[in-house]
Amino acid sequence: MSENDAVANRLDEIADLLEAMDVDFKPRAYRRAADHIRELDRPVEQIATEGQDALEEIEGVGEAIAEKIIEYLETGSIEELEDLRESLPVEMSALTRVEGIGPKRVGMLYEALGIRTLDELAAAAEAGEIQTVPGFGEKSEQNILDHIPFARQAAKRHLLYVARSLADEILDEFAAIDAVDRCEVAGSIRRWLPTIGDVDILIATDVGGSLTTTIESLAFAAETIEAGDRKASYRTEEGIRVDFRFIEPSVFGAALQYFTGSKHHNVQVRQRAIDRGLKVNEYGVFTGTDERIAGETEESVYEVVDLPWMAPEIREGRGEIEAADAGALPTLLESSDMRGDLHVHSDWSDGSMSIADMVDAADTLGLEYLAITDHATGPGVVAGTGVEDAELLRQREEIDHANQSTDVTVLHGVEANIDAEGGISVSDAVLEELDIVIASPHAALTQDREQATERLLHAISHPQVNIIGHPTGRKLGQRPGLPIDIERVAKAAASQHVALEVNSHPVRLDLEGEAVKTVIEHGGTIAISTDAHVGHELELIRYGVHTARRGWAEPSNVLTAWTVEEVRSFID
DNA sequence: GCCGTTTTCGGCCCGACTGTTTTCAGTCG
Repeated sequence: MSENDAVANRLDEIADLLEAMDVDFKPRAYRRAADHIRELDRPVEQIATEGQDALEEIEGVGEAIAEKIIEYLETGSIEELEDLRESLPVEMSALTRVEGIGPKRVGMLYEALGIRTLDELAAAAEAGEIQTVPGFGEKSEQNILDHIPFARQAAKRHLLYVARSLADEILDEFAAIDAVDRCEVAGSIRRWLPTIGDVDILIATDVGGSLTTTIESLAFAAETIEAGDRKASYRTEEGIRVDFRFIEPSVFGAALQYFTGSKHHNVQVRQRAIDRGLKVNEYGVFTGTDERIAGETEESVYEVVDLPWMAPEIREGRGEIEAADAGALPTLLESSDMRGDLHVHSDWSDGSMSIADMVDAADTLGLEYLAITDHATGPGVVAGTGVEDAELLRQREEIDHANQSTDVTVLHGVEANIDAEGGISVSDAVLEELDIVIASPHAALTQDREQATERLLHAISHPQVNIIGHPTGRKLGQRPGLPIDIERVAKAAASQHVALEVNSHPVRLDLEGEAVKTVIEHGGTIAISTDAHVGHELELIRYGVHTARRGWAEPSNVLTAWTVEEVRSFID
């Protein structure tokens, strides 16, 4: 967890505790500050070194909160938070993770029954004590019993891949229902975030909540959380929450725009509407006299605030509105622009298919070129799976053979390892013989920012290296990866004609979108590849494409969208 | 506690759903 998250979590806890004590408005201020700190693009401790004034420049942070941030950074705790914890000694974040329990009810349960932990909450519910507390009843008690198991398995985010697959299945089911006009996924899935909290589905229909009986009969809806006329929520067997909105077809665009987000983007769009005397909500765009002037399509919503429609991937409040005003929105990369894959494994290392079968799979997908880049031996590569230097030279024959029987241009490469100091695990003499060289970090992934950055800079400076593979080595939900200074890495890579990879594997998505944007701003080149270990994984490229789109990538920024001749001239 | 081209004081997003309320509070997104 970054220091920003640590600070934000403490401010959120102050907010929750104050809210439990019935304090008005302050909680909102602390939450707002926490949100903005969580989304800062640099470490809050770095800002703090510039003084308290610099902290107060952060949106939502004033004198009092700035002082608390400094107190936390200097002493590791905040006195006011400690005092609040003393007067309400509850495990706030654990308890509020229970669906239907918020800070106020935590306060009520502590006052009435002295409940401090999930275990005590469970015990009280089992003993039938909850329903004796004013404001609670039998149903609240049963609800608590039902939801404690989910609260115990920490607030878990799901991989985009898992969520999108589920969403696609649900969309298929709804496409077959007569009363459904249109059905779209919204929220963070539509923006292609690497991980998502829940699945948001919008349904255009005139029959509203009567669809809930149909939904309840579908296999994914293991549990009904709520079911109303305008919205309904369910949980799958795997614990993924799926939220539905039932929308009148005539305002579907407004709802789609509203529920796609992000929050920051929508705040900016709403502000533009206010500046023009208009109001935007999920039901449309309205004039001062409440006349609806837009909403059937997303385009119509943007049009009345003088903006072009923009792709969901860039709706993050990272300058897209300003770019639109300046006429400088990117012409984003499309999946159909992709021509090749430059990071693929075979059974020479830890892949499960022969080179010929991987080439066949690439041919079927219409790829123009494919680089076979098996693992070299080295730190972080499972013993016995990496290819030794001599073996690598022998692999050439099989590559040449594959090239004779296909339209796909097969390049001979390697995925070498970057050791902790930035050295490359394959000898220069062997690298010379290859068409293309990827160098990736596989071990020593807990270095600090300086070490990690120097390490990559050293690897980039190696004359034979063409691509840095999964530059941070992160694995979603498993490890955060190297905390590199992406600006320095991007500058060095751009000046030395080394591409930085967007690894499309759903567990990696590395580099991620924001980093891609930095690379492109510094004139760098991105290589979107799959890291496929079996033929069907070549189809995962779309996750890399959409991740790159989150970084405003155009075809000209993406090595694997170029022709093979252009690629050869880049790597020469 | 924060913030300001309506304001340095007086506001703070809001709509939907559920449950326990007999008119609304708490939670959620």
